[in-house]
Amino acid sequence: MPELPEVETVRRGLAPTMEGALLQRLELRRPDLRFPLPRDFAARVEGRRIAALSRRAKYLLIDLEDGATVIAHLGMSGSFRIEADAIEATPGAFHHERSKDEKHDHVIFHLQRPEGSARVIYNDPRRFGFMDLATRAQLDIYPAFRDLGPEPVGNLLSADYLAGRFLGRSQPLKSALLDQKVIAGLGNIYVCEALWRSHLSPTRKVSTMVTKAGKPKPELHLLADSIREVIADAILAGGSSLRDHIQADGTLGYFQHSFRAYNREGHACLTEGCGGTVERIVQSGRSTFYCQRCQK
DNA sequence: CCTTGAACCTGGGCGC
DNA sequence: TGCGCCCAGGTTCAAG
Repeated sequence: MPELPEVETVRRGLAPTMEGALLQRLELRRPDLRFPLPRDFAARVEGRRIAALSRRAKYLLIDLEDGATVIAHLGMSGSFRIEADAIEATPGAFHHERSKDEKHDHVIFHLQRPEGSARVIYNDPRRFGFMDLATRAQLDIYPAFRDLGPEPVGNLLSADYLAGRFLGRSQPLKSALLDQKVIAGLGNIYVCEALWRSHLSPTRKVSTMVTKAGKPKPELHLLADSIREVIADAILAGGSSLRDHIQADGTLGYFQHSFRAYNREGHACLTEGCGGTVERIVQSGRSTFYCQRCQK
């Protein structure tokens, strides 16, 4: 569950358990995810205390007190769950129901806290996720972070910034917004939703959002606002839970109930007075959902 | 430079 | 019940 709001929700769900905990043992149940796990991974983190959990774009960062940081990306199907001692004693169906999936439990953080022990388990059926390890100094020049654009919430994402990125480019809006170098953290769902909210077509060329003088047109201001708002709304809702994906704290995000375009092919457009129908097209191999009537 | 398409994986849903 | 096909929240790399 991997766009920015989902990763932020994971971070918030894991923080109370992980922050301040002693990382007693790191159990690696396979040598690789998408990439080989770091060399001596377990030896380099075991016995350290976790200082803080943070996030950059879709990356979860686990900062250890000795200055090392575990970098985790959830890919398409990665998730974390927490098991505390109390849960272990819970009998019955709950465990059986979950056991089917246990073959995809790839990395287990065994934690020690004042109130007892807990496990944080990384599960990822498709294994598009990965984990890496970096020191504080390496983090600043970490390849995956170096070229990332600004976070979609905050002051750095502005219409003026986007105008600079869009000027003279012929890309469609959809692919520009999916580009992590333009904005870091958006994915297929929230790009569709932001475009629907701002009544902009995913196929529109980005250069048409900018005046000849290089200034943002009014609709580009609208787009920047829509992006900030949809991400903020989704974080407040605890992200989107597709296919019964549960969050780390066991609860479900509910932003999927707020989808206005994503996954709504054939349904009526929800723009006031529009009367159009949401359709699905494919852009560079990925589904785009939008209303041709009101998104121009 | 640009864009598209395939690749990396597994599982769920659907039609036959 | 099973098989084959399509689809899935991401990223990267090759080819045109």
